[in-house]
Amino acid sequence: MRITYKGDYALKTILDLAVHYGDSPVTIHDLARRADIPTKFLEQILLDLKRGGFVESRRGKVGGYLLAKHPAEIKVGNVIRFIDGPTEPVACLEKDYSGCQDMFRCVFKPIWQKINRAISNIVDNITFEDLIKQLQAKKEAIIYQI
Amino acid sequence: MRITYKGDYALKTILDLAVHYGDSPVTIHDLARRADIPTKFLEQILLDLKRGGFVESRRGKVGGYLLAKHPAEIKVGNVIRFIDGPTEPVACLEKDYSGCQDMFRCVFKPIWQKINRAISNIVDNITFEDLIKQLQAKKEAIIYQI
DNA sequence: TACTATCTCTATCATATTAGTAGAGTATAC
DNA sequence: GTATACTCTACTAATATGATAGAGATAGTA
Repeated sequence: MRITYKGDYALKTILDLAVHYGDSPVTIHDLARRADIPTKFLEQILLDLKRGGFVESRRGKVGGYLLAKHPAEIKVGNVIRFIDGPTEPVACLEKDYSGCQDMFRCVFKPIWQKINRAISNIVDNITFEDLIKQLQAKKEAIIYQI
Repeated sequence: MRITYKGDYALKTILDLAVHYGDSPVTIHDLARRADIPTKFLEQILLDLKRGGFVESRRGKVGGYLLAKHPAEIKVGNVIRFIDGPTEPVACLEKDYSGCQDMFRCVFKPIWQKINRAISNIVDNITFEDLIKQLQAKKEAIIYQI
C-alpha cells in the first residue's frame, strides 16, 4: 500500500468536513486553502468522494460540501481504500487473482497476508471521530503550553 | 509500501540462491527459468543485488551467481528495501523530510508510523533460512499426501 | 590460440500512474 | 439576472515500471 497525495488530500478534506459536521456547507475554496491543496485537484477529489458516498454537496450561493455520515461512521481505511485502492502490498492478495503458478511466490504470500492484516487492523480501527478527539487533545495541549 | 515485480523477482531469486547455498554457481538462465522471470530483466536485478552485497558472481564457463552471505543473515526486509525502496507508506516518514507544514497531516502521521512499525516488524523478522525451512516443510507435506 | 558460455553495462522503449491544469457547463440564492 | 458555487470532461508533464536490445568483458577448455 502506498498513500498518494490524492489519498492524503482526501483524508485531510474528510477530517476538515468532520470538524465542521453539523455546520453549514464548506466551500472547496476554504477546504483547499486550509489544507493547502490545489483547488482544481481538490474539485476532482471531492467529486470522487461524493460518488463514494462520503460527502454531499449543495450548489449555488451558500453552497459547499458536507460530510454525508457521522464522523464516527467513517474509518480511515474506508477513505484510503476508496481513493488509493486496495491496501494489499502485492497484486496476488487482491480479489480475482488467478493463483500462484510457482511455488516460490507461495512462500512469500503468507508474509504479504500478514502485512495486509496488520495494515487493515490499523486503518479499520480509526474513525474520524477518533481523529477529531486527537485534534482537540492536541489543541488543549498547545493552549496549556501558553 | 508496494512490492513491485522487480522486488518479487529479487526475493524469489535470493530464495533460489539460498536453497543452493554452498553449491556451485547458478546461472541467470536457470534462475530465470525456474522462477519464470524474463532473463534480460533478471540480469539487471542480479547486477543490482550484486551491488547491494547480496550476491556474488563468477564469470565464464561454470560461472553464475552465489549468495554472498549465509541465508540466515539475509532478511526479507533487507532485500525489498534495497530493491523497492523504503517500506514507509508515505513520504513524510522517510529520512530528511522537512516536516509537516499543516496540522491536519500531523493527525495522520501516527497512523503511518504505526503501519510502518508493523511492516518492519514482519519483514525484519524473517530470514531466508526461515523461508527454506518453510519450503522443506511444505515439500514434506506434499510427499506425505502422496 | 580459438571458441563458447557466462556475466556486464548502457541505452532504449511502451505503458501506466500520479499530480496536476484548463475550460466550459449547471444550479441556486439573492 | 447575476454572482457564487459545484460539475464534468479533456488534456498534460513528469516519473515509475517492466521490460527489450545489443555490444562488450572474462574464464574455462579443446
